[in-house]
Amino acid sequence: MTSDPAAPDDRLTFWSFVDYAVAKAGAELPSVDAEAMRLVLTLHRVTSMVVYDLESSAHRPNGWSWPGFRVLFVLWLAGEMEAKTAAELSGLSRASVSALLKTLEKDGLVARRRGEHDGRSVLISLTPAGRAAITRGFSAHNARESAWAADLTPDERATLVALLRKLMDGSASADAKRRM
Amino acid sequence: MTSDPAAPDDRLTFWSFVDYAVAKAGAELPSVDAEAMRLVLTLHRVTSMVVYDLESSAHRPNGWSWPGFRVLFVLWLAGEMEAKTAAELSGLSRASVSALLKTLEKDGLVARRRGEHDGRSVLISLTPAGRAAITRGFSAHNARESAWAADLTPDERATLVALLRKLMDGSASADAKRRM
DNA sequence: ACCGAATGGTCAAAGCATTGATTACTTGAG
DNA sequence: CTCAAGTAATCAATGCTTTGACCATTCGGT
Repeated sequence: MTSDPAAPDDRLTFWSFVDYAVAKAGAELPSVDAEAMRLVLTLHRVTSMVVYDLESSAHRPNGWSWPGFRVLFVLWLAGEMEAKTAAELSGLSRASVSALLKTLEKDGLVARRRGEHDGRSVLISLTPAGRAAITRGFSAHNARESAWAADLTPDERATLVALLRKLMDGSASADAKRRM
Repeated sequence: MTSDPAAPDDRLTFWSFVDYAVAKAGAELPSVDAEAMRLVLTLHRVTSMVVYDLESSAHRPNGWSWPGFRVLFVLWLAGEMEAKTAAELSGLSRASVSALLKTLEKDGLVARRRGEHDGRSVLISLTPAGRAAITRGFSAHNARESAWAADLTPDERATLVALLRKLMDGSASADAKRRM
């Protein structure tokens, strides 16, 4: 009506909303860091699209969740480890891993055993069935990853990865709240 | 044991695992698209760190969830809309929005009313309390966003956003499974 | 050697995600 | 006009995530 940066129009979509929001928020609150907002909004939207696609095209059809896949994935690549380590590597909380292991163990994909050196710890590892499952599952997963990555040139992929790493190596990352 | 690209070493962390995983998966399965794997792994890890930080430093202390914030956010910027539109703009499923609205309405932040033109639809909008809440909450949110973005130069930020947009405009995105 | 502090894992409560079914209401073809 | 098909919202069931509490075990300073 008065001074909308752009009328809502009914034309807004998941993506065009980013531009609209950056302009409108700047108009509502002059102190907004608009470019930071655009960056985080875009980052989050792209990632949730990729994750949703991978989860629904590669994981759910096989009866797994993305977090379950992550646990199997780290066990597949790094071998037997403490539950604590699996949580750290997969980016989940210890409680989530503990809950997840109940399902994975019930399905016969993962084996738990008591740690020998440290009586508190639980060592987890893939069963043969788990190894077969992750091998098949990862192929489907990687095929979709490949399709996403193919839309960028090799240089662009390298640049994107470098910028993302810079983001996580920065000071904000150092101050950030982390799991645990 | 035999030909590990790098021994697990106990030195693996959330981040160093990316390099390790790319090398190891390539050794296990020759057909792997390693660069695609690195891209998706990095993208997901950065995003989950940012989201976790924003959620735990800006939202949870105020008693909200990140998804609740997203709904208030789109209502704040685009005004009253159908629940269906709020789902589309916030990137949630209609069922999730419906569930979320129960909480937001109970807390007096959002008002529901029946659509006039379409008797099936529900129109949702911010209450004055909701407007006050999102204004305060967004400031805290944007302050953290700003801290993250400050680790990149303006050029780097522009490049990063451009590459992310290219990713979502690509053909993989077009083929991707989407919500609804 | 001991006892307090720290650590690893699990559980409980609460919240949000998903898919699939159900209930309204609207639309459009015949 | 009518009835089938489509659409909006909600509900139900299930699963994952979070925090915070708790237990068992280990570590470390005195």
